[in-house]
Amino acid sequence: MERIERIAQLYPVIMRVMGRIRSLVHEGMDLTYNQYKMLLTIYDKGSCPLNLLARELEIAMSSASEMVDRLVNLGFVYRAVDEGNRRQVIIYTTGKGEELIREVRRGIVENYRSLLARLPEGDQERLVGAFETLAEVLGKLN
Amino acid sequence: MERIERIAQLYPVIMRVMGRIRSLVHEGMDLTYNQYKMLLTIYDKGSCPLNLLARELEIAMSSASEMVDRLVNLGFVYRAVDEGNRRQVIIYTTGKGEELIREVRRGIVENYRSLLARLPEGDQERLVGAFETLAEVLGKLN
DNA sequence: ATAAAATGTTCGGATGCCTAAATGTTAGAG
DNA sequence: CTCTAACATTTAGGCATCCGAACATTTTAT
Repeated sequence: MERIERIAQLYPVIMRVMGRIRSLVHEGMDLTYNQYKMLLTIYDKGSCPLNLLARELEIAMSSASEMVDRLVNLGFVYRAVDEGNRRQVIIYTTGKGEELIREVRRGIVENYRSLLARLPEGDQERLVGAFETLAEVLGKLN
Repeated sequence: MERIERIAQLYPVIMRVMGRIRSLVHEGMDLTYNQYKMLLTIYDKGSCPLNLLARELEIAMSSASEMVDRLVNLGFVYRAVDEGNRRQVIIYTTGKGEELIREVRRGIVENYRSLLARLPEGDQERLVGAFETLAEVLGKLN
């Protein structure tokens, strides 16, 4: 099997198992995976203008705006006009949102822990190594 | 950084680059990624009962049925009742569907080729290795 | 013969994603 | 200083995907 074909063959396999991991790890959380990513992005910066949010999450502005709508309705973030540039909207987490994100993050790490406990030590190491390699190599493709 | 936390940290990074690869590689194809997976599953077997399709793609029967609707409308597959078990519906590819899947598959491999050409030989090897490791290790988690 | 299980479809509701059009704001060219 | 172009966002319309619940049909088991 030629290398490229092997990659084309393995790609969907990886995606499937990675997807399964995601659903296991995020099971029972009060946020979808995408909502989690967005809330975490805002939380890590304290606040984030919408356009930057869209850029970091690699989605259209309109999509970002919709997702913010949902997070606002859930009471986890709020919008405020940037008084220094009134075109811009800045998203802030609410106290409720901050509590949630900490709780969810703890839960996710716990879920990873119990999931990976099923693997022998050596496999866990190989997994980290493979993740590091992928992050490095695929990162070069931008 | 503890190992589990490192994995929790790397996971979304990997997913992001993998997602970008998917959109690059499937760019301009006449099928969405999910439609491609479904059509390929049917094509590889020649035909496939709907319930098996849902199981292999890990989606609800109702979702599978909808996706089949769309592929039927596109003229790539058709349904037929299994005369041996009249509850069961079997999905078959049409000639048009078979032509398409071969063409798309060739296109995808070509796109992988030109994408990965940007990586030095050594990185391509490391990529394959990381993929193999992930497929093996994560496969153990079922 | 009847109840239970298996198989599919349809419906209502969400999320997520996009493009295009409409709105308001700011910066820059004259 | 004014007018236009660029910027930032929102809204509307549309599509793919997903799910659970309700319903219908067929098969299997009691």
